Amino acid sequence: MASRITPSPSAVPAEASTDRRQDILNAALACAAEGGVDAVSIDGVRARCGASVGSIYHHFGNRDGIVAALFFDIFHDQSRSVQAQLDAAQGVEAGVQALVTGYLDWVVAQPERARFLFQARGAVAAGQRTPDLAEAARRRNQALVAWFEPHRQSGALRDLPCELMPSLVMGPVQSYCRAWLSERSGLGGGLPSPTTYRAELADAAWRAVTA
Amino acid sequence: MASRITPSPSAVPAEASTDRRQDILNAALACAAEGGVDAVSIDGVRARCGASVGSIYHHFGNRDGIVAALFFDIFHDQSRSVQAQLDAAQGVEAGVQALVTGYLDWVVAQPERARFLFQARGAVAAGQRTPDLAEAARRRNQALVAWFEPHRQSGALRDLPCELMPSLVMGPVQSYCRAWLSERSGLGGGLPSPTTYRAELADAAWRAVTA
Amino acid sequence: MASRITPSPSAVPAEASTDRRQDILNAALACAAEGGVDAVSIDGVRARCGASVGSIYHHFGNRDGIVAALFFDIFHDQSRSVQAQLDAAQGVEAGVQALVTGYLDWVVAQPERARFLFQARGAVAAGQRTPDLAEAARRRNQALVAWFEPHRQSGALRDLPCELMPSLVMGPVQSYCRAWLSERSGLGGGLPSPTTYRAELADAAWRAVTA
Amino acid sequence: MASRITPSPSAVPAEASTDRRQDILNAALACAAEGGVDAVSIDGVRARCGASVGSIYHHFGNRDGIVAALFFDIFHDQSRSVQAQLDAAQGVEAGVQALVTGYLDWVVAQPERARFLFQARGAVAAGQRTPDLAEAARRRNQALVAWFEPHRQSGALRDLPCELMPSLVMGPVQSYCRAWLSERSGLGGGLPSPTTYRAELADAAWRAVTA
DNA sequence: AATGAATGAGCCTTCATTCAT
DNA sequence: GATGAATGAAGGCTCATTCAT
Repeated sequence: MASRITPSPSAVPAEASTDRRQDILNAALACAAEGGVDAVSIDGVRARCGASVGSIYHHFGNRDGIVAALFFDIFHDQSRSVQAQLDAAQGVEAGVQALVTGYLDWVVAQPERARFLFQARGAVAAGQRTPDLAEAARRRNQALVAWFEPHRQSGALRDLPCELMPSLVMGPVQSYCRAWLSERSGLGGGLPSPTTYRAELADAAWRAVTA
Repeated sequence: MASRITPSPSAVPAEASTDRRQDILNAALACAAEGGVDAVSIDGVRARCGASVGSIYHHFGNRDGIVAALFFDIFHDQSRSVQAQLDAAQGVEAGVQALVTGYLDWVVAQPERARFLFQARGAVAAGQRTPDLAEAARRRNQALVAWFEPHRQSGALRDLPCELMPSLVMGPVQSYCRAWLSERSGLGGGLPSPTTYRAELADAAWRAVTA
Repeated sequence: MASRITPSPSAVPAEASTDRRQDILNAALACAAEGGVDAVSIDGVRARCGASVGSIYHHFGNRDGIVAALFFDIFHDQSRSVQAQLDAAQGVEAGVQALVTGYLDWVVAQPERARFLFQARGAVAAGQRTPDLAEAARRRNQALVAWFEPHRQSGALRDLPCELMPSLVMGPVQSYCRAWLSERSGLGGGLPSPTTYRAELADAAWRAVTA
Repeated sequence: MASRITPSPSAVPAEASTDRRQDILNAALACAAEGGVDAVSIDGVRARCGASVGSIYHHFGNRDGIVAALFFDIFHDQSRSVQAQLDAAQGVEAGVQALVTGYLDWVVAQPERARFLFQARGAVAAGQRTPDLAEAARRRNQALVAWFEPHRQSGALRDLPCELMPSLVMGPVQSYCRAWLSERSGLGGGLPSPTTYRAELADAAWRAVTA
């Protein structure tokens, strides 16, 4: 991709393979971006990052191990990002909207990672790390519910079952982002960027839960 | 695909052929239910329904042909089912809610087919029948928009961009159903049936679009 | 090995690949003769007999399937051969000696197959066809015991437990043949052919069981 | 293999090193007991005994080095054990029988090691230490022949070729022990312990060689 | 319409071995 | 003496697909 003409050994000293593990994950993401999760093959990864087959197995155990590791990395990055937005928000309405816009902004900023999250979830859920995924999802959900709880008790929010919360608040924005990401890969045309409807989607979340 | 020299279409009883075709599709669905869309292999299907490799190719041309045929069968069945609910609804609010409950009831009635729809969409979109899928999605969407249009002009609905409509109306229910279907396969516990929140989800759709 | 200069299509018309299954087994035996059972690899077999990977799997399911099939083929061939000698023998002493010489002659006549039988037994016993092996061994053993029984009751043979019979009668000849086959592969020198001690080994069997 | 610059052999406590080496051999035996000699892999051993890959190579040079070292350890242990029984025996008949019972008792006392000896012989014979094995086998054999010689000359034993001796004397007991060890791994049922037929097997050896 | 043998690319994985620290 | 990351050859297996019958 970036063909370096002047090696200049002092300029890029250890950047290339400081972290083999990270190199491999980056290569895996590149594979997935090009051909979907199924396109993450040992040989494809190897060809992209220069690691040997054995090295990949040394770090990740097997093919699914790569996909799962990448999935959790991205999943946690996303959670952190949204949580940061939520923490910065003032008031109930701003908080609910921050959940939506924080998510939306993250997706728009790194569409490839977002697409991977959608695509790989099924594979990870079906694999050996099912419990890890369940735990991660539970934690994220609980953080959300914990944030909602006081506002519900204060009467600012409707009295809705907590299992429903994620779908009501995040359903529309996820639905739109998913559709946008799907079209983006195939062709250039289609749906406008989620940013276009940033306000509308945030508003929809608020309408769904406001008392 | 196979050029027949003696067509004589009237001589052949259509029944037998139809059964074989349906057997194959049923077997494909069973494979997918057990191991995801990727688990739909020629040999897996063959083992389940007793058809020969050649027979499968005769009917569907290639592997993706099976997945696509099954996908469109289910897709249309779902569309028909939701449309019937919508047609039966009286008034704007009932109509919006019928979209949600029609979808929800269909999912609950045939969870395996619903799960297949979620799983296979990506594969079909990436395959040779991309245009067919685009056309089918366009038609379904247009029917929905056409239904909304008069009510929007009458002021009963908010003036929202039509690209946003599907996500606002169907986003929450799809989100919840998807989560429910995911958990159903792995474990016994987890999310309550969508039926439990039928009213809430229908209500959420109405809140999202009411003026 | 044998380079044919004149193809002469009429001379060897269908010999080459009339029976793919047999071709594959022959190739497998050749692999084993060269490098032991472990040297029976899909690719090695493929290279020797010209069959495709898929074809091999079509016939034998997996690598162990080839080894097992070859093992049972040879095992039964050996049993048949020894049994024929036994049937032809007149009297008790001649019968006991026929068991030994029948075995010995078979080994000397086809040392590669005999060596394969020794080498592969462990793998077959450890594999999926354990029950088949147990059954085959049981049958062979029972045939032997059934032959001995009347002579034991007539007092011509010692009253020995039937589990011991195979080891007492066949132990020495098997031990010698095994040692001979082991040396044969590595070097040229070493043990004389079992034929050299044909009489002595037959006599040893008779001494072990005679009253 | 590893050139040491500062040997100082007196400074290093030999105990630690010995333990490590023994740990590795024990782990190798455990691997073999579970899945045959082929299952003795560097990584398998490492996982069982906690030694690092490098440490294993330091002690044994390469994979075959482990198998060979273990083989010779066991081989010599067995030889020593049988020899001790032979030395303790009084007279010709007792001596011949001691060879059989010494062997039999050793096998029954350590079946896993005995099984390893059967399984690994081929691999060791085919490896780099072929001459060591040949030498060890020659020595053992010669000791046996040397013991027999005077008794043969005194007319107590038959005048048999010395290549035949091992098979005549040890064939039956080895045959039975081998069969017993094979069954032991797979199932619980099957052949009675060799101890059951201790007397019969010893007697068979005597019958085979007595004048 | 149906059958099933044959094909070969492509994938995952294991394994012995090396080497810098 | 010990450690563990890295290497790459080699092997097993799956799978979509073709084709003669």
